[in-house]
Amino acid sequence: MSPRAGLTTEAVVALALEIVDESGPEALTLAKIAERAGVAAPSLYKHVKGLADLRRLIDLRVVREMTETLRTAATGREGADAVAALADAYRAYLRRHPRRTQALATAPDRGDAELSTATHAVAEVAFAVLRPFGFDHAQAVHATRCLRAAVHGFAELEASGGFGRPEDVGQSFEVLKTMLVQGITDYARKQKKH
Amino acid sequence: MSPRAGLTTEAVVALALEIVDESGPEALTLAKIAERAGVAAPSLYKHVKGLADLRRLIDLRVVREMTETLRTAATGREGADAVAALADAYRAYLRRHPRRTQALATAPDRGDAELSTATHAVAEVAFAVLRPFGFDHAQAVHATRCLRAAVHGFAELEASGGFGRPEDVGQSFEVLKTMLVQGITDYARKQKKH
DNA sequence: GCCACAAGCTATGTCTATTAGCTTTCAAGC
DNA sequence: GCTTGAAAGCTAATAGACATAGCTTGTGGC
Repeated sequence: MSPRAGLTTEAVVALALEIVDESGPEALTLAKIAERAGVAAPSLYKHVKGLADLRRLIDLRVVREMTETLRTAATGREGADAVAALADAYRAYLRRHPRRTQALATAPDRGDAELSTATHAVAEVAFAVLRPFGFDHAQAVHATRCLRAAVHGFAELEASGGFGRPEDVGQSFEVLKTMLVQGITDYARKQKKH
Repeated sequence: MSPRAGLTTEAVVALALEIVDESGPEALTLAKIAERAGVAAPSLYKHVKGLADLRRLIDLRVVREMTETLRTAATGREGADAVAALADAYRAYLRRHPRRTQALATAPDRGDAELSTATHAVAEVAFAVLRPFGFDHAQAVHATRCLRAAVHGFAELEASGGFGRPEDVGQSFEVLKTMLVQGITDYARKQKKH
């Protein structure tokens, strides 16, 4: 299939992600990847356009993994149950991979259709989960944003060690979930009155 | 006072912050700062230990500015009103300086007492604002975390352009604030029953 | 068995941070 | 007013990063 060492774009991304998981995105360097791959640094350019391109591929992969995770968590559940499951899955993913937070917070460049579609997809899962609440379109957008913002913010602060105090973080997250479910329910109820 | 060009640590940080605001934290380089300061790159080491130290000083300054902003917003208000004002101020700061998000999400190194104190201070403002709700200590911690997570998450996603859809972001934030105020109120009420 | 191309390589250029050591300027003390 | 000392600048040099150019080699298809 390919001459010499069987390196592929996928393999390069996988190695890069290893480094990110171990030491954070700022520690990612082509030299380190090359070393792990057992290859000279310029050889990587056969599989990846450059460091910027590689970072983009990492983001793409993380976003898609997150979408898949959320989709899995949401299937077979509905309403408040589904919202809670979504929140738990999002947090769990970022607890498992604390250094991937940035990949989920950086917006795609305009013109990057592939990454745009991927990020859209994660919002789409939340959107679908909120459908049974009976929002109209604009309200569903607002509610999705709130849900995503709160859960992402929590997971990010937790992942970056931002919660210094000794109080149980899991309990804090339970409170957040309750607030969200209640808030979304109330928002839906308020809507139906008019 | 000082020989030659009046450069100080403060001035270096200010120039660095300019670059961060214009082009983002990843674009920050000592070479660029030196150019703007009209100085050779190694001269910066007379005012700053190195790039890592400079980044830390930037974080410190941003965190302190945010604390001050929040404190100002909260003074003279109470309860739900104060919570909303805090949220608005947080979001407004990050709208004004969208590329400073990272400075507010990175946890200080253990052993960095100065930065730890500073980050603690921003949580402290939220903590104070929640006092009138009558939480016990642990609950106040949970509520503070929720408030901070939701508002920070929203502001970050907005700042990084994560809200792709055309629906009004301000309106989404109003929904979030309502959810938070209501959620915090409910959480306080539930507590008092026992 | 040959050939084309993909996937490696080495060499090189440019940019970065950082250290070492020199020079200059200001200002304080006599 | 001169000296002197330290702070703040400089140049030179090292090491490591990304990136490009062009060469070499192995492998799969015919």
